[in-house]
Amino acid sequence: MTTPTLDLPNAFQPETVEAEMYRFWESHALFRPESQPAVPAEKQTQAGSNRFSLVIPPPNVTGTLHMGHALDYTIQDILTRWHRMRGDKTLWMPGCDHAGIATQSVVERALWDGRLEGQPAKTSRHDLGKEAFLNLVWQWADARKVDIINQFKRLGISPDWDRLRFTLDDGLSQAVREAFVTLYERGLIYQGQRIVNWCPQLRSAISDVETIYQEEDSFLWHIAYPLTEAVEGFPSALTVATTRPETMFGDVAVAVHPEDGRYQALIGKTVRLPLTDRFIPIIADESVEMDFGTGCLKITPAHDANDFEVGQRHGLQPVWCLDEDARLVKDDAVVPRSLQGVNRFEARQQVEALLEEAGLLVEKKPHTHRVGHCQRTGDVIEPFLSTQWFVNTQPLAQEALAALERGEIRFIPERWTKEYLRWMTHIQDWCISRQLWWGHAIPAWTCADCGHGPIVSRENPHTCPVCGSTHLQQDPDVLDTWFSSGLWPFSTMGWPNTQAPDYQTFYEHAHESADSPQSTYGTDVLVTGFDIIFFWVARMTMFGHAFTGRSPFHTVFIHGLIRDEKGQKMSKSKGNVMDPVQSIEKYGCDGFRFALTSLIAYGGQDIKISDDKLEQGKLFANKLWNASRFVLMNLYQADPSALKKLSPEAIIPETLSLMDRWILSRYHQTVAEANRLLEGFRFGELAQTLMDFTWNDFCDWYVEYAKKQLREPEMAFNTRCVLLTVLDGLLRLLHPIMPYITEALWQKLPNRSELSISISTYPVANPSYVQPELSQQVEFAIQTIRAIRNIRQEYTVAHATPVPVVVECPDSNEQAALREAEAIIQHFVRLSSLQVVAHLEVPIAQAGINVVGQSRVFIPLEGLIDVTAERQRLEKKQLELKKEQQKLYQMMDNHEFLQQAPAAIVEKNKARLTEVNHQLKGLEAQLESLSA
RNA sequence: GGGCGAUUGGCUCAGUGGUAGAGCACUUCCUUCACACGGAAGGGGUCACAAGUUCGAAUCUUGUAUCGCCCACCA
Repeated sequence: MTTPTLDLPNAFQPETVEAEMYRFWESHALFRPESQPAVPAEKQTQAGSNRFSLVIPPPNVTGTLHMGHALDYTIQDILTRWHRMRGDKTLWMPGCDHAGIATQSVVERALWDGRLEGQPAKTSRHDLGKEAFLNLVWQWADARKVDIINQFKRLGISPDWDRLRFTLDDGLSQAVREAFVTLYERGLIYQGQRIVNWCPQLRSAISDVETIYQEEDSFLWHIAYPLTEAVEGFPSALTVATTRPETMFGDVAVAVHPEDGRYQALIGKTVRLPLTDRFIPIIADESVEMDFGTGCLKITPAHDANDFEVGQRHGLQPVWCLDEDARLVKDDAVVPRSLQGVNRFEARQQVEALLEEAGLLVEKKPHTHRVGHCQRTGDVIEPFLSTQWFVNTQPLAQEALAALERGEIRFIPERWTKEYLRWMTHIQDWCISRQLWWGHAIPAWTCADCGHGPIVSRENPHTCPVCGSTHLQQDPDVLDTWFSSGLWPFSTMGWPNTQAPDYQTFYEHAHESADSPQSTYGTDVLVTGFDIIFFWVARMTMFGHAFTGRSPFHTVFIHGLIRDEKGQKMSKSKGNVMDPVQSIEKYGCDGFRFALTSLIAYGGQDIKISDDKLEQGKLFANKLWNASRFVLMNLYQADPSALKKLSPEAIIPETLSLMDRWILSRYHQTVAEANRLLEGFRFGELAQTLMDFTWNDFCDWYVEYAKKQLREPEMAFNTRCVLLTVLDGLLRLLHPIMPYITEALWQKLPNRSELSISISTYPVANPSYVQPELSQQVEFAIQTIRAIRNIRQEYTVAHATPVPVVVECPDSNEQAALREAEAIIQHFVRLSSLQVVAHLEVPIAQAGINVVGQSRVFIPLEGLIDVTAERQRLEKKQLELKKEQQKLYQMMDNHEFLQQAPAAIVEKNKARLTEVNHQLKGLEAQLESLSA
């Protein structure tokens, strides 16, 4: 540590500290759990467990940083930094998602528009071929990943970047394969012909949750299907009502309700399909609503989910009249020649015209109904009969639901539990195959010679087990991108290798609290928006139980969506998108983060963000800066020898003024309050509480009063100590929300009694391990130094560089400490033959956050309380309790109640009575002490 | 058709049984040595409506109204 200097400008300039502090943290490898020093027992919190882990919701590689990310990651960073400061071994796992559909379409478009280097415009992926195209996508994705991470770093967040994962990494791909094969072996993955949501633009199936339904105005066409024989008492044609006349060529029957009196005599007869010379039967099926339309339903099994089921019940072969591009098929047996190849929207008009011409269009009525759209492309979804891979989700959902019932997972706010429960209870099978190129290949093969298949295997098969042929063809499809996301909490930790260090340390034993020695969950918290509960959270819980036998996290914190100041969703088309990077540049990262945090309401309401709010965050950062500047300036006015003596422990309790006692008392209250709010995920209130204390109590009252006290020679010392104490704690309290400014200011505080040296060895060994030789060298060096120098504190070398070492610093003498540090570094260099970069500052994060009870000063409250008001308050409380006491006594005397009420209720009342009596005694004592 | 959420000062919103809160805006005053990106003082709300529970309700219960969101195979 160098002597702090006070070149503080009179307004906070975020840009001067942000980049520097981020480098400082990274050079200390502060985000790596391995470099975290063990926190001394007396600094550990009672509530704190010794592990904390969470995984980042991986952003799409296609994405750019938006406000939603900023909010989501700020919350996670607050939690991460808070736990780290409490001494928990903390891992925040970062990563990116390959985002199958999104990425492929973006690159495809860029390729077509000629925006990819070395590629001419108007090139399609088919022109390039699969391999060349995928190479392009990889190049593009790798470049994007770097961009995204650099953007995220602007948020000041602290995940362990060395562990960065990608859903298409080898390890994660292996996890995907293991998961797929395991589910297949358990009979929970199957291939089948089903109606899927088909996006013609993508030429791929998508899942139910990727289909967005919107109400649209359309028509109900009433079409006459002529009967092939005259039936007495009936007109010569049956009128069906449909919203999709263009699919009529796929009709295989007309259905009526079996109990519909109007059509009884017609069941089993035949009608001619208009515009064709095909004949289809009239069948009876209970799924037909008699009241809707004409009560006659055309059955199109290949293009409607309900019709498909009807067709199955009646053994009807489906007829496809639309192809993969949603154009009428070129098949004379199905579609009249003039309509072949016409797309579905034009076909609708042409069919209508033809029907009208033929006199078969009975009526065209306006009608609103829900139309599915592709979440990604916006194209109208075509229900389409096709062979795809599915996950049988019900058994998986049941396990997850059982865990929910056992209380192994909770949602905050709680109301989302119901949403999750409802969805999981009515869950449909999940279509996981996509007709794309970019993604995880499906590990299923078919024999090209004998047609045997599918062969599903962990290892690539070479011969057909039936005919011995070596001509095996892998399924051309890839998996839904959410399949790999669903494994994220444990695939990132090394699963399926359950012996992987991260899996052991941060997944399987994530929470070793006293009350749950047998942990039943993996990581601790998941933070996300409600919009992906079904896409992601539900899949993670199902997969978590299926593969690891535990909930992937015990708490799901759901936050609201970010909206603009008018409450509208931010979207490019509306032009109301706010760029977080721009906001950070304008208001400073700390101000920005503080503003965001202060807007998070506990109920998970949507968040309306505006420049006005961000401006407030900036003002607060500036206020904090200036308050600190005042304190520091006054501390450094003390002569150098006195400066060294300033510390919380040096406070002389006997001579504290009332104002000193008051601010210390308020400070301790605030610390307790802040920890309580953090435990309860009450971020908005946390920000409010801290701002209130900083601004109203500390700045407006104490600092103003301190000016006077500093002029009194006998009060100056205590005042300086109190200023230092409160500022020190305040900075630590605010650090999780405002990391940069607090770190920068904290570094300027005088008199850190111990000095931490973080020794980074370069080149840093890649990701999560150290080369054995390197590790041995470090170990050797440390051991040796340890033998001759006074090094305190645990250090870890097994899994990481750098190595944190703490040096005892005699007499708080900085110069001595500095010399000691230099000596150690020199030893280290000599002994390990490694290049060493040493940093001599201690990061605020390692200072701990729980400062309650640290002060030796007892802060009595007398003299500051308005005695009369307090007495009134206590008396009121006493009255209330006495009333309750009376009620309870009456209950206890009531024989009917005692006999008839459930035992639990009686017990509860008894317990309450004991507590009330206890409280009353306490109140009496308080009242007495007030009188005295 | 079901379910969920919201309704608090001019604006944006906190607050879940104990005397209505914050920021912005507004009024008046103050450039005094941390900060004018500041300070001091002040005005402004029968907490959507109705009924109920309670000694006491913004807060709990029921109903109503308005707005928003989610889910559902009436073609």
